[in-house]
Amino acid sequence: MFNETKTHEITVDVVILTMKNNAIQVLLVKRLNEPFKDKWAIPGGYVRLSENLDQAALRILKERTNVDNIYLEQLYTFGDPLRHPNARVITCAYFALVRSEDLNITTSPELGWHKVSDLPPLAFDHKEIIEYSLKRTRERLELCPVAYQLLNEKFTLTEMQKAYELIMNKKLDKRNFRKKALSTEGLIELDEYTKSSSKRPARLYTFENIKLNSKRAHFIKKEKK
Amino acid sequence: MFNETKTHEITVDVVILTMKNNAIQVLLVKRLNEPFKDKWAIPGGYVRLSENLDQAALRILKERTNVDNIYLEQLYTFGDPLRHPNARVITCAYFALVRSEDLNITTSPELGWHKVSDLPPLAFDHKEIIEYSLKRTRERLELCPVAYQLLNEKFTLTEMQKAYELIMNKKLDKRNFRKKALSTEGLIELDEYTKSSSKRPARLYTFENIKLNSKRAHFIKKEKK
DNA sequence: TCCCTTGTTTTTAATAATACAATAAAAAGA
DNA sequence: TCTTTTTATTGTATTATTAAAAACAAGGGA
Repeated sequence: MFNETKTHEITVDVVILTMKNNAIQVLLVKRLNEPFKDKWAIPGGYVRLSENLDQAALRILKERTNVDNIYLEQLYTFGDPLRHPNARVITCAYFALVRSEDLNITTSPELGWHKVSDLPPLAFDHKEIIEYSLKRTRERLELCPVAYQLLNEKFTLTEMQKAYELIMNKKLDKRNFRKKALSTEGLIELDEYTKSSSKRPARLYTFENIKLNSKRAHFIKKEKK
Repeated sequence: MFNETKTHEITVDVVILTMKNNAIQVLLVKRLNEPFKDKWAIPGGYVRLSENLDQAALRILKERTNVDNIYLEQLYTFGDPLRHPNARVITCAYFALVRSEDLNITTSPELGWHKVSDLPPLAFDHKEIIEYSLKRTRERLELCPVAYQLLNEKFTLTEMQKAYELIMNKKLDKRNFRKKALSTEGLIELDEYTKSSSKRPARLYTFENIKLNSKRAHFIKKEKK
């Protein structure tokens, strides 16, 4: 049995999500070689012998986006024998939520952001992995205000609501949202306002460092039966 | 970089939980060889090249318990470089919930059930894996009545409540539990009763096949702030 | 027959979630 | 300066959910 398993390879792939241009977007790289040449893929790499899986995911994230100290969570391990046409590659998928203002990426024809609602042709089972990361993000959002990981450090409640609506893919009631948002542990009201053009300024808020997953967020109304 | 990864090995380990003797118990095997000789471990094995991870977990479960058609879910992938002292072994952990009446195991000094509240010395990081499987089971239980996977086909509401109390590790109010349990989708009231000694017989219930994870179960009261 | 144990049902109060619309603040243009 | 435009901000009535609690029922054994 041991011999039969010798040729497994293990990689870590990271779904990197951010909010840009009023949409949830995912960072993709274009494959330059076969298999799946010219298709898009989520960033990934082999796990080094000296690092654990979290460290591998952080390394890949750092290599690609130059950010750290962000929300990163193991998603699922995909191991279908046919997911890679030429080899037996098992991938441990992670997903990350990053602030667009923290990003320091020079995009190119081979590296760029794509709206999750309009994905290009993807390599391997990466479509499935991205969809699963969105499902998990929705689940997390029902338990804790993890969406603030997508917002800039200072944000308005309208921006926060927009993030929720994009992730949950439904409209929320403005008054109820604000009421519940304001009761969220860790939300801090600032004495600053947006200064934009031709409209009423909005108060800015920020989050203190809170334990994620610590509290149920009440932003999303339950489905009607 | 490829060379550095060649010697990874990948296994699947399965935390098999059941309810026996008024306790949640886990199936463990005693290790006969080093490393961790004479310590206990959760059942596992290498992933074969021809099977995916779910199939590997099902195979291991079937080999050990001779049951199939049970609740099985991928738990987490553990890949610390030091989790195995002699090799770089990454394990994809699963957990399973089985009915004690379905079990067909001949226990021995090397294979047996252990209460999760009183575990023997464990090999590798298996203590962490078992604890994580209990945490996940609790999370699942808050979303769907997955506990019926631990109950026999026909059960009383008191037995069902007992399962919830054991998993959640807290007492529940009998009257409220029954009210909410009876409103659960898929619960079927039978015209049969327990015939036991010296007490009032209890009505038996069963579950029709339901989509798990389809509905929030209301059995557990929220934590007080 | 009485006692003991466990199973079963109902009512009420408290809390949380939901639906819903008018007013306030700033800037631009008339 | 007045009007228009745009977005921010706020409260209440209703409904649904959850929590807490008490009395009665059924069987076995003394």
